[in-house]
Amino acid sequence: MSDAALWTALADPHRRAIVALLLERPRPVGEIAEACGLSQPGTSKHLKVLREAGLVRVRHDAQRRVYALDPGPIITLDAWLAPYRKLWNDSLDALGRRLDETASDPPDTPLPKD
Amino acid sequence: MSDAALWTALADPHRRAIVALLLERPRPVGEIAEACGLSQPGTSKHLKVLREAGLVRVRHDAQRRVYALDPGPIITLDAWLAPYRKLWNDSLDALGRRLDETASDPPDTPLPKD
DNA sequence: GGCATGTATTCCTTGACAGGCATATAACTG
DNA sequence: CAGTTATATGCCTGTCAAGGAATACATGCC
Repeated sequence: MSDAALWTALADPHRRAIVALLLERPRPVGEIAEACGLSQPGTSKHLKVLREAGLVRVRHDAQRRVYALDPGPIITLDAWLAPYRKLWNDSLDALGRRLDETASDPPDTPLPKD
Repeated sequence: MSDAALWTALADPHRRAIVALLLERPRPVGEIAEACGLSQPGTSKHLKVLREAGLVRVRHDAQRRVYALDPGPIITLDAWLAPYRKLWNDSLDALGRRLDETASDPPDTPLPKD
């Protein structure tokens, strides 16, 4: 349920952009709208979806509504991801754990296919 | 390939169910269809989306197509999530971190039991 | 009170899927 | 070869969500 709402909320690129914006700092609606190139009503609608998914929360500041990230759902996503993280750890092992970061001196590189 | 395809693919609950199934072990289409209560054509279409998002890969076994998870996109998701993970770590700190766990990732902290 | 600012909500239209069905393709069996 | 199993694809339809425009709501200021 809330899990589904979370995925649905993050499925939209504009909403991911909003979330990324709010990662830097809380912002009022107008600022988000301009930064994302969205209309004000459109921004409000996206924010509503994010709010109902629990991803953001609002602080009333006079007429302004300042939105900020709520870290809660991030934990949910992280938990969902955990089993798969284990998967790619195994996978790295199986391939010789020589991905494109930090590794630079394997004696012989067996050239994984594809 | 795109980030968007990945999120779109995971936005569907049936596809998340398929991914969860494939986490246990690779499976042929028919088995996935039955396990998820989906029709065979529907399952094939979902698998196509997952394939194009890079989340699964196919192994041809006679007439069977055995699908397996591809760990690549998981890394992408994990990278996307990383900044937010930092956010909720900060959040826990701010609260006095007397919650459950705030494990960072030294060489051996393999996610106790999720 | 009236007006300006900032945000939310409603209505409408359009486009993107998901699901069901029939059918096409591929590979094994005899 | 024909028949059978396993999967993919094409078409159709209903549903749902995103975007735009106009408007309602809320708050501060004079």
